[in-house]
This record gives sequence, structure tokens and C-alpha cells, in this order.
Amino acid sequence: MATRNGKLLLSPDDWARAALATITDSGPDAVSVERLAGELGVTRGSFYWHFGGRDDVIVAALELWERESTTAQLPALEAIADPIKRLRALLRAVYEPAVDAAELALAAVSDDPVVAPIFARVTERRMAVLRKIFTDLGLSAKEAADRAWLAYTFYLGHHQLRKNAAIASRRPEHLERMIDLLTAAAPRIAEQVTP
Amino acid sequence: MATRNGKLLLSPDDWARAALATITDSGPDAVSVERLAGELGVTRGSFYWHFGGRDDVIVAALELWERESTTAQLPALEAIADPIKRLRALLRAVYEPAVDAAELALAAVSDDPVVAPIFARVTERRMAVLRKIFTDLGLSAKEAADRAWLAYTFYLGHHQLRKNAAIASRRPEHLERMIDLLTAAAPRIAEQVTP
DNA sequence: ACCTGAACACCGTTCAAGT
DNA sequence: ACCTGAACACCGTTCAAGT
Repeated sequence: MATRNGKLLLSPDDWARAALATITDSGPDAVSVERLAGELGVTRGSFYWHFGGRDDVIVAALELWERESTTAQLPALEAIADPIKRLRALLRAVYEPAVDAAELALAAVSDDPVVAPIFARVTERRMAVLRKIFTDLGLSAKEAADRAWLAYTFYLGHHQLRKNAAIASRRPEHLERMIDLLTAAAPRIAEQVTP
Repeated sequence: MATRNGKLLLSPDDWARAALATITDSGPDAVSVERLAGELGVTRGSFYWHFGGRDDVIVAALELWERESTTAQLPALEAIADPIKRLRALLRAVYEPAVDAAELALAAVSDDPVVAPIFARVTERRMAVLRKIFTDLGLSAKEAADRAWLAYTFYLGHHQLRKNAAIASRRPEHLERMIDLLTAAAPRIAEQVTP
């Protein structure tokens, strides 16, 4: 950071990074101009030199997250030729490690006018990767879209459930079973029971 | 509500119902003691006669929701003998109508110490209904648990995505396809591509 | 160009006092 | 038994003034 007379001179990016740290820890609601100012060693008033208001620094923080934690990761995945391997790599990357707190915080407020466009961009990008996996497996565009939808809702729901400790302890141990189900042939089990 | 000298006398239930209305509209964060007091025509101070603090009225509101909107609906479902029909009824009930706002608001903060126990109770109850569908279809307890997990994460993720208008417009039109996938036989499509 | 400091509004919480 | 009203703290936002 730049300084003047031994004092910090802040940029919008400094504020956005501090806000992203708060979002990751405690969600967007926990972002407080007063607290950010305290952490950065300035008064609240100076915040409004850089941003129009509280919402704007949240947007800036989420765009930071979008660039660094999402868009940056996809090219490596897309390089995997075998679609099943690609699906496995994708799901393992999101299933095994601890939940991405910013991801959850974002999903939780995905209808917020501030958050909605960023959420839609990220979702569409990821869904396209999933659709390609299934068309690469030989499914039609429509069938692939259905499978991609199921896979992505699985991903989102899984994260939701993982947040809650009591529920998370019951999640399936073996991700491979989920991959089997997501790539299963269409005909039903127990077809004879169908109406 | 009871009255005295023409003035309203409020019970904890009156406050909880007002809070639930707010949660349904705008989520738990929007619950404000001052606003509730305004709606009910009393001052903020009187709130603290009924509740220890803001969190307590949110818990009371969510327990109201749990009783009226969740527990009450399950017995009718469990009465459907054919497991596929039961799954279809269950998914249609949650897929077709507009998103339950309280449901989403709850899921969004399912790790909140205030919300976690209620969320865990509701989730476990619903997951048990799903597991039974799959054991009724002839699957082992373990296999049924995996399918139930996939079905429930589908449900949660679907609601998440539905919140965002841009994404919701891309959801699969025919729920029946999702039911096919959830009840599909285990062997993979395109088995030859597997490593 | 960036920050301070005072002001105002909103709201959670407490508590003595009222009926 | 339930409510009022004043007080205090926290924080978003504005803005004139400082460097």
C-alpha cells in the first residue's frame, strides 16, 4: 500500500480485500464499514471516498472472489480429456475439502440485486463445464442439460447440508457412488412398480 | 389478541407470527425489533418482556414454521404406497410451486447456532422419508441413503438456483426426467470410456 | 487525492417507572 | 402482567474542512 507522511493511503482494492476476508469468515451481512475502517486504521468517512456505499464494497469483494477462486480454476479442469475423469476431478475438488465459505455466503443471497449478476455468471460458467462432460459422454444437448442440472444442484445442496454439522456427518462416504448415479443409464430400477 | 382499556395485549405468539412474516418476505436478517414493535403498535421496550432478545423471536418464528409448514405435510405423503408415485408427489410438491421463502432463509443460515438444531430436525425427518422410498424400491439401506442424499441435495440446490431469476429460467422443464435419473439403474452409461 | 470529525438516522438492549 | 420512555451503544451515510 502507498503511504504519505507515514500514514496508509488506501485503494478500493484494499477495502475490497478486507471485505472479502469478512465475507469468507462470516458472510456479507457481517461486512460493516465501521469495522473495515477500524481494521484498516482509518475513519468511516474515508470509505465513502472510494465507494458509493456498503453494497459497492461487497460487490467489489465478490468480483475479487469470482476472479481468483472460480474462473481461474476452470481451464485446468477443461483440459482433462476423459469426461468421467473430468467429472470425478470436478466433484472431488468441491466435495472433499472444507466448504468454501464465500461460495456459501454468495449462494445464500443469490437473489440479492447486488449479488445476482455475479452468481448467475459463475453458475452459467460452471454449468457449461458440466454440460460438456455429458455431451462428451454421448448424450444429446437436452439430456446433458438435465444431468448437468442434477449434478450442479447436488453440488449446491451438498454444500448447504455440509454447513450443518449434525447433517454433514451423515453424508455418503464414497463420492464414487454419486458419480455412478449421476452417470447412470436412464432406465429405472424396479421398472415393474411404475404406474 | 387480548385487550385492556382498548389497547392490545400481546403474547409471544403474536411477536413470533409477525417475525415469521418478515422472515418469509425478506429473511431472518430483516427481523428488527423496532419494526416488529411498529407493526404491532407498541414500543421496542415491551418486546423484552416476552423475549430475551432478537434471536429468541427468530427461533420462535422458525419453530412455528417447522410445525405448520413441514411436519404437518409429511403424513399424507407417507400414506402413498407406491414408492415411485410417492417420490413423484414429493418432488412435484416442492418443484412446481414458488419457492418457500422461509425454507430458503433457513437453509441460508443453517450453520447459525440459533437455526442449526431446527434445520437438522427438519432435514433428518425429510431424509428419512426419502430413504424409505428407496428401500421400498428394493435398495439396501446404504444404497437408499446415497439416493436419498442425492435427491435431497437436488431439492436444496434446485431451490437455491430458483432464487436467481437468470438461472431459474434454465431449469429442466420436465420433472419426470429428474425422477428417471434419481431412480436410474446403477451401471454407467458409456461404460467403455471409464479409466 | 485521500482522510478527519462531527452530525444525523436506525436499531438492539437495558431499566426504572407506569397501569 | 404488560407496556412506556429515556438512555446508551453500534453503525450507515453525508459533508464541510483539513493536508
